[in-house]
Amino acid sequence: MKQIDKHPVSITNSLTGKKEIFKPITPGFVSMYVCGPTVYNDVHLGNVRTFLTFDIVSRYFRFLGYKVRYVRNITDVGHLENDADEGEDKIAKKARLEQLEPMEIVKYYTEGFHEVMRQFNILPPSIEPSATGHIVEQIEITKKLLEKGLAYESNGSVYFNVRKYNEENHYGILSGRNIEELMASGRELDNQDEKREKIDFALWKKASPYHIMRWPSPWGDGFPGWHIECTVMSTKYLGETFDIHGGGMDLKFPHHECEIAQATGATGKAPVNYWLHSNMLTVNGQKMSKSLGNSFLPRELFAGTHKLLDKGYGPMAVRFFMLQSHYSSTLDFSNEALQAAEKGFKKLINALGLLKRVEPAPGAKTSEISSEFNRLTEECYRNMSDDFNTAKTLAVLFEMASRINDLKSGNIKLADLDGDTFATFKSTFIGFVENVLGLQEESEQNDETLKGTIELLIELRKKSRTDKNFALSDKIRDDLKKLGIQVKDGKDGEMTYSFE
RNA sequence: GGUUCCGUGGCCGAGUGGCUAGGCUGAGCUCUGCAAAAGCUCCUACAGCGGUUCGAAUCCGCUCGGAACCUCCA
Repeated sequence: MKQIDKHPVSITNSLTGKKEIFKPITPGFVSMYVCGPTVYNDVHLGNVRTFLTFDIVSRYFRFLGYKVRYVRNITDVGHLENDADEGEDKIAKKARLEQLEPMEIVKYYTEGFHEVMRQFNILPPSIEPSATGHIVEQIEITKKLLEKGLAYESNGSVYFNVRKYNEENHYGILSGRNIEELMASGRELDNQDEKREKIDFALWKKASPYHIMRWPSPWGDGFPGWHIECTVMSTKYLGETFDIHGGGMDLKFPHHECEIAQATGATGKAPVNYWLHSNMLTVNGQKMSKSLGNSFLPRELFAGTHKLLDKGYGPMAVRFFMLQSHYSSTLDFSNEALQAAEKGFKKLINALGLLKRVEPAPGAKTSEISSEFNRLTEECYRNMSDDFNTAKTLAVLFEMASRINDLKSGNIKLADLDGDTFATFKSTFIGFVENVLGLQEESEQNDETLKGTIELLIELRKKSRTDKNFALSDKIRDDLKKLGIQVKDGKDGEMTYSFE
């Protein structure tokens, strides 16, 4: 039986609030859309957590054997300073402040974003469309919504008519709101005379004469609203209804609510079967966000230059840290927690290195120890299939790491293990650590000259130890340690080393 | 004010009715020339109060505390 059938994935669907068994629209295929960054600024660690969450989702589906089409957009126009549909476009504002072309801003921060993704070993999506590349489609869907009477033009801008939509549908289905409440509780904002109601949102905005990001449209020069880009890009590449839509919890309302309304209004179909929302990264219990000024930039973290940090942490240790909690819980970011994660990560990676050097061999057919190994293998799948529970999966991987260390120290004999059991155990452990969780050794040193030099020093150290010249052997070990190379003595006189 | 969520051992963090996750830290021991790594042992928790139940961290109610969304934010 294939893993894909053996381990049905359950997902907590934000739309229903329940854990549901995932049933793809097309068997064996997963279509997934995730809201990407607005590229007007550096991505911070909170952003990274969200993209990591969906990296895990796509990796696990692929690992199970699904073919995944993963679309994650780049927002390079239309994201306004506030949702009153007033204020400036974020990209345009940054361009004005830095006296650059908007596309220069977009390119700079898009590349920065990609670099951060690469550092954290977050795989690129299958398609990464940009909002400015889909202006035509955004105009088309706006026209369609106007034709259906679900939108209205006002002074060169077009707004979605939420009240009209709500007559046949439920605006608020995702976030658990109703429009009366929203009308009663929302804040009063100035200059909203273009909109009929304050809950209406822009599909198209008229560009003022000095606005630099502008495209011609049936309603005059302007630019698209923020929500419409995601509707256009998701449905264009994944179909009118697709499997999974993901994003940060803070996008649930209004962004995702508006997406549902636009798409449903335009096609008459619900666009998404499963909504997934990843929770926030917090600092001292408060959401990490640009506007609160408590965000950490990846480079501050790596270099340890942030004032809340004692030292720098590698991207893999941080990745491990984030995977220790479930994506649906908030995760608090602190120096102590990172330190603990770094140590745990090293322990896991150490076991990975040991396991890679153990070759499967035919052993006892059945044994108690074999069934334990089989159980651990199964648990990996069971926990990941349970709503991508990376925290539980890591717990199992640590149990497996203990067994690997037992093999190394001889507490467990390979001969007592069924050969197939061990082979499966080995490929599962490696697969889950490297492919599913995307964890790898922090710094891969590929410099052959360096490696050769270390080997030579280790040879000399072996010699000095057999000569009982411990002063010299200790010097070699201590000085290498200072350079970030740790030498470990094995029982049989064999020495191993690792980069810290 | 409205909607939703959370409160777990020294710290982080899983866990939705019985089977006392895991990581880090601390103490002791084993191994080691000394280390490191690893192994073993110890510290056993569910904010408070009440209820349902044979049985609750887990369900229900109340109280206290915290957070997110309702403005841009992943």
